[in-house]
Amino acid sequence: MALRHAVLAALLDEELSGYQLAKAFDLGVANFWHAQPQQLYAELTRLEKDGLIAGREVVQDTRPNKRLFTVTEAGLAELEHFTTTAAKPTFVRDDLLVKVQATDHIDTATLIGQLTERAAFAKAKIELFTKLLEGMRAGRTEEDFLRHGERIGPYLTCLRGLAFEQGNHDWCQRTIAVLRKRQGTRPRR
Amino acid sequence: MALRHAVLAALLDEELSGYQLAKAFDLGVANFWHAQPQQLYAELTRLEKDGLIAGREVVQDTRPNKRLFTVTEAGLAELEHFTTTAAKPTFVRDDLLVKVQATDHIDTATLIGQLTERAAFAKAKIELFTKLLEGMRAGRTEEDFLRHGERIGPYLTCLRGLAFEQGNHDWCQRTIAVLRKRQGTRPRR
DNA sequence: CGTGTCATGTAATTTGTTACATGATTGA
DNA sequence: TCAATCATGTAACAAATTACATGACACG
Repeated sequence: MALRHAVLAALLDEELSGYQLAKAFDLGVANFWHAQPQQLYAELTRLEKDGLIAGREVVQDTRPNKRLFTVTEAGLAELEHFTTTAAKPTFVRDDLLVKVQATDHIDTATLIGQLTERAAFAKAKIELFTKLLEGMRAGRTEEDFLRHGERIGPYLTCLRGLAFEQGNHDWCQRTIAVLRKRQGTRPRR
Repeated sequence: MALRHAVLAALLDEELSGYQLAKAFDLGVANFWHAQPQQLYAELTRLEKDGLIAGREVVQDTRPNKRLFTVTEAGLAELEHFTTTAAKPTFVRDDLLVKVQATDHIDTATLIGQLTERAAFAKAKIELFTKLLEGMRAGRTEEDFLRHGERIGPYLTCLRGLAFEQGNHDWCQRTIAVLRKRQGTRPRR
């Protein structure tokens, strides 16, 4: 039941609709958690039923109506309680890594293609995160912002996201280079 | 159905028992995938039924008997096919990041405690991976090993694991420092 | 004499993914 | 006019976690 807490944490900053939350959790702008829209709509229903968030209907004439959610007192208490429980380590589950593990036994060209794709994906994220961080700093230096800023949670998690994608990018590039060099010297299979 | 391929990739190097696989996948020595023992035993049964791996019984007198598994021709073909399908991007799901996202609203001391724990965990993994890499290189330089080594898949995925844990460690330390500095200047809540 | 390792599972439950469904509006 | 965006769901299925179960040997 960690999705609940991720949703609560996301709603701390602003009132959001299921749709807005879904975008953030799906495209990975929410660096702390990933989830599909369907999961979020379901979780929002449960959270509201349990009184941890409160929704209010916003009637729109040009767009379909939507419901904006806010964390309640009980929701905040729940989050606080969650924080006191031990955090379990994160574990990797990555298709691409499985494929790289299997290199020497599989086609190198295909692998290089996928590594290139992943590197491009990482680069796009790096640029996005860099801009997001810049926006949050709003002119201040990082040092200043982190010391005196009102709300630094999202900034800190975004920093982790940035470093993660930089790690991805670097590793992909390095791996591509290694595989290319071998292609010449050692014929595969 | 990606666990299948992770298991196949792990069995490429050596014949392993369910128990040995479980240890690798559970404690995260298998940097490409994580899974619990129960999942692995179930998957091994399915893989054998589908003819992608072959098991052989090893009778032991001092220890319970065990089954060692090898990848079959069909298994290798399956892996090869898997490699040609597009790899989906990995997504983060991390309790600790959820908690950091919620900082400014929750108790800082507890958070610092958990970040410290995570940093120590990361450091232990860094040391483990560093040694594993050293072992695989077996005296050669990294450049030399990666160019001429027989089997570099596990080395490459281990490199990613190492970088990941270094990222974790650095970020935890930085976050701890930031939170500590604020504790003095801005009283919480 | 208790704790940890070796060794393998079954069953119940919780999460997460994929497929399907609807319908208006905005921009290319 | 075609695709994308806004907006919310339901239902079926696959994957992962948690709990439960067994039993011998090794180490301190």
